[in-house]
Amino acid sequence: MSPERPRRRVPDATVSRLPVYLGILAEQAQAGVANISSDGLAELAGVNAAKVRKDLSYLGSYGTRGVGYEVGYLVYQVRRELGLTHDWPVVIVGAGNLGQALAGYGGFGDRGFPVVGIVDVDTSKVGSVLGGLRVRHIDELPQLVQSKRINIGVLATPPAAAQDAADRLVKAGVTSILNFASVVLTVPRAIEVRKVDLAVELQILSYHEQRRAGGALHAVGSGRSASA
Amino acid sequence: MSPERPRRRVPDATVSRLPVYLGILAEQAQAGVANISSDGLAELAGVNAAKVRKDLSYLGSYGTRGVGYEVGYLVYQVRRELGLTHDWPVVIVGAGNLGQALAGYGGFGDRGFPVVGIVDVDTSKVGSVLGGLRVRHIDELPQLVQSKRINIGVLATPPAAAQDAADRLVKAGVTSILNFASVVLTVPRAIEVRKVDLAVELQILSYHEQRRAGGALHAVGSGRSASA
DNA sequence: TCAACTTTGTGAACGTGTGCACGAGTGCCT
DNA sequence: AGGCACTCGTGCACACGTTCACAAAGTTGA
Repeated sequence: MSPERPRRRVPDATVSRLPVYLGILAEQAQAGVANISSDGLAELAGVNAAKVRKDLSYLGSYGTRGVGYEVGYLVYQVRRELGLTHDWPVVIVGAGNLGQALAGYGGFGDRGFPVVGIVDVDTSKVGSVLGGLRVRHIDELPQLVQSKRINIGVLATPPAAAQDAADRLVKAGVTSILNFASVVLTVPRAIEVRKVDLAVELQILSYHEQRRAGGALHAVGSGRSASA
Repeated sequence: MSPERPRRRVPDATVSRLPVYLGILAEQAQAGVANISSDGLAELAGVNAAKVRKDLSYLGSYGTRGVGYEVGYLVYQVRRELGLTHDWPVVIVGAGNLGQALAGYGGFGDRGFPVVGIVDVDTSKVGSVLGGLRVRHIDELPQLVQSKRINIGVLATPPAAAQDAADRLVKAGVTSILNFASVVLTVPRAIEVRKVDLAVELQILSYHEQRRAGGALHAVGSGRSASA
């Protein structure tokens, strides 16, 4: 196809760190810092310097030996790699507690992910206004997704409704889903799903607390509970 | 020390999956399912069956060959391993947009993490009531943490205030932090921090969308922007 | 110009996580 | 009782991620 194929495959672990680097770099640029070394960036990001260099090397050789990385240029390159050179409109599915909070949050639009639609199955919620947007019925999803060229959907429904909502998002043409429901979604392989689950995070913290608290204590019970 | 040391070290990757298994198992128990195979659980969790078996084997040999796992008993064991045999009270720091939403969410208490306090630096917010709780001043944090035996803190402040809030949490005696601010926290090594960052998640999705959209396109620019 | 110093980019070693494949128990049916 | 079907627990090989260590490449100062 193309005369050259400079498309390195960026490892998942690296992709998940790039946004962190980007945030720090943008802040440094704001503060007027012109250059930054892998050591400096590593310190601010709380990771190993070699890891920073290897991560950035997947984007290309944008550093200068003896000097470091030019902040402004690196910001540009990371943004380009992450596809942040233009906005990605998103639609929120579910206008309950969480959906309302997300719609009113504002942090989406600022970061290049403007919320251009909110839908819900509940007709009693349709028509109300959240964050300057009128809630529409979920049946309008396909036309909304098409007319606004939406690729990313945010799932903020109760667990029981999540799979159906995901199916509707996929059918409407969305290819990436940010899932806030505590449910494992089943979607076509081509669809990218990321899950944000507060309960899971808290339970992981609980594990560490429990471990800290003595671990083997009172863990004597070894007989089964019920059944034969 | 102890006569025996049955404390297997559970890998991080496994710990992060246990809550998922737990949710599914609890649901199955609710539905009256008595036994489940690693295959069945794997299907519902969207992972490999061997992985399920290996994960569960870290807790002990709780399965029965030829049969599978007894759901109720496994629920008990996973809960015990995760330290969910008792509640873990949490305090929310930051009564802004996000803090309010979290306080009103309710999903915390249901899952064994009752919100027993909300604090903020802003004196104008102190005294207002969120989710049945009166917002207190952040200076009351130490006494709140001590009197309520709080180990887990939820950080819901603006980015600029997050590090200070984290310092206060640590000084007050909290040992685990769930961080919603888009900031890399610096804390003592013994403190467990988990970060939930919507912007990061969206940017990761953006990466995949961009990659899908053709990748190498218009990526011709190879000259630096500013500076010499 | 040259030497000393700084910092990148990356090969190689190490550690962690995943998935296959199979031995070893267990229950069921005849 | 014995054989068959099923499923767990785990050793092993492979893939992925992290860190070290160092040559290469650049800068600075005399």
